[in-house]
Amino acid sequence: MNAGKLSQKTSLAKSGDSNLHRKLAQSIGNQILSGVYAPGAILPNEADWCRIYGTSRTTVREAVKTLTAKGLLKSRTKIGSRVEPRENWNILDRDVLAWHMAAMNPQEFFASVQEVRKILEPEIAALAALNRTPQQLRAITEAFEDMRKAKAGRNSVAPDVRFHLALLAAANNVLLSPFGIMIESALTNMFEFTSTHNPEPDMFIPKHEGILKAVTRGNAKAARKAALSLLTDTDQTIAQVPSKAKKPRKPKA
Amino acid sequence: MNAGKLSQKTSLAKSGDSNLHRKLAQSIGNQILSGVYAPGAILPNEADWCRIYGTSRTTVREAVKTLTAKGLLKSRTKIGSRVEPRENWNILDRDVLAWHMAAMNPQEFFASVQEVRKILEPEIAALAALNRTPQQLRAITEAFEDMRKAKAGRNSVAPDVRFHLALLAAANNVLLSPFGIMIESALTNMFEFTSTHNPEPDMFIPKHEGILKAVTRGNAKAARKAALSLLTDTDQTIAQVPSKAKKPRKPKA
DNA sequence: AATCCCTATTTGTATGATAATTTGGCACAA
DNA sequence: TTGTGCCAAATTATCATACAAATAGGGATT
Repeated sequence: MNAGKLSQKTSLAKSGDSNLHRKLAQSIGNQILSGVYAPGAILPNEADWCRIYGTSRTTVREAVKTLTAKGLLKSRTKIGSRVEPRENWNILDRDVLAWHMAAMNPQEFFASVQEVRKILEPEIAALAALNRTPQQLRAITEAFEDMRKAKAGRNSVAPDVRFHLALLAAANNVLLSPFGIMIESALTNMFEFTSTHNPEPDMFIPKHEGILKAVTRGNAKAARKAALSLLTDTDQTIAQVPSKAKKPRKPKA
Repeated sequence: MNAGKLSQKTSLAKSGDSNLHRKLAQSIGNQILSGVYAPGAILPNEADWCRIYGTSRTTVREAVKTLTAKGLLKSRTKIGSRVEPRENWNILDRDVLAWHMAAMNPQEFFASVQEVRKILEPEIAALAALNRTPQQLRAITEAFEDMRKAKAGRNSVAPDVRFHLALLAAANNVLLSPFGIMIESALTNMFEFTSTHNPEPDMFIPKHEGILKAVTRGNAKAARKAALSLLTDTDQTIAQVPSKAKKPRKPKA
């Protein structure tokens, strides 16, 4: 059960989007992903949460509904809310992925991500080469141009993300779209993670160009190969970061 | 209760799990996925939904929070709730996928699914061959045995699903787990769709056995090949179903 | 030992009130 | 005319309270 006295109000992190129920969901979600409440465990009931956070039941319930919708919980009358088994979690949900990342060793996380990226992105590039519309090709091209203009550094992350997302969109298969969030998260956080130790940032531009050209020509095979090549480079960059193996904990705000 | 005769009240389908806010979410979710409310559109406000469905605002808000958590909506004060762009939808969420399927032509849906399955499942099988634990291998084996016992027919669907899910679990990469829902949905609905026109149902057993053996031996390459082979067969089965191209509408219960 | 029923607990739904947010228009000034 | 700032209205966000529904678990009865 819940350790300690319930009289103590837990203070909620001030996240950017300031909805109370959202903050609650974030707080509870983080606790679930970090293992405070394991799958199968029964959470404190609604009244408890009210006391813990000092909010109304309405707000608590909306937070719980949010987590339920993401597959983390299931509520039953007289029982309470129970944490669902991991395989039911919508891990590719933006929030869930963020909570997951916060609870994990970055090394492990990037390893999982790269494993999936190497499976999917070459095929996505191949599909894009075959299925892209002219408009989608334009989006890819523009993202690439912006990337080139920005050169290396923090500013190149956004167009880089746009490039990969545009590619994904051009594959024209809705079932792949959830991976956009994973890619976005990967690229953004990877930059933070590797930026201090990125040996040859400009090397990525030609690799991206290779994908763009193959997709432009409609050459699926070449696109696949180029995408894989880029990912292999990314692997090496990650590998060169000294393994701190520490969870990035937010310093006290 | 006041199950009124308000002529304007939309009657809610009686889904298995009978929560009012859940039914509401289902109803609104279906409308979004079927295009009644397109991305960018602003939904009726909470008061409107109350009138439309004859429920309290509490219930409406919980339904909206559910849909928001699945990426379908975003609410803003003074504006209302707006439908998010498709790429933000958690399409691999169980509910969203079901609504999506209900709104689509089955042929198209299965085409998308098979495209993704052919990308992922061979790699999943390969990863499973490398990463499986003994326990996971046992789960796969047991599912296969149950499948063989059940022979063809409706009873073989459940173990078939279990086989593929066990394989997925054995790949030991959390980021792949959302596809379990897709696979489950695909296999289940595929049976409904092809059962009347499935020429050689027993042919699938040896194919599954091929995957099992490869995974047992830890032979990634063979596992990949066997998984792809199974999927190619599935493709053919689908192709042989005469294209009715009709949406399966539930007859009024 | 088995069955039935009752009650206590917890989530589910309803109602009504107030707070917070912010768009869009209006008044006013430059 | 144009810009600027401010107000009001619409809508979601939050709170408080009450009652309904479901059901696990215990207790009474057989």
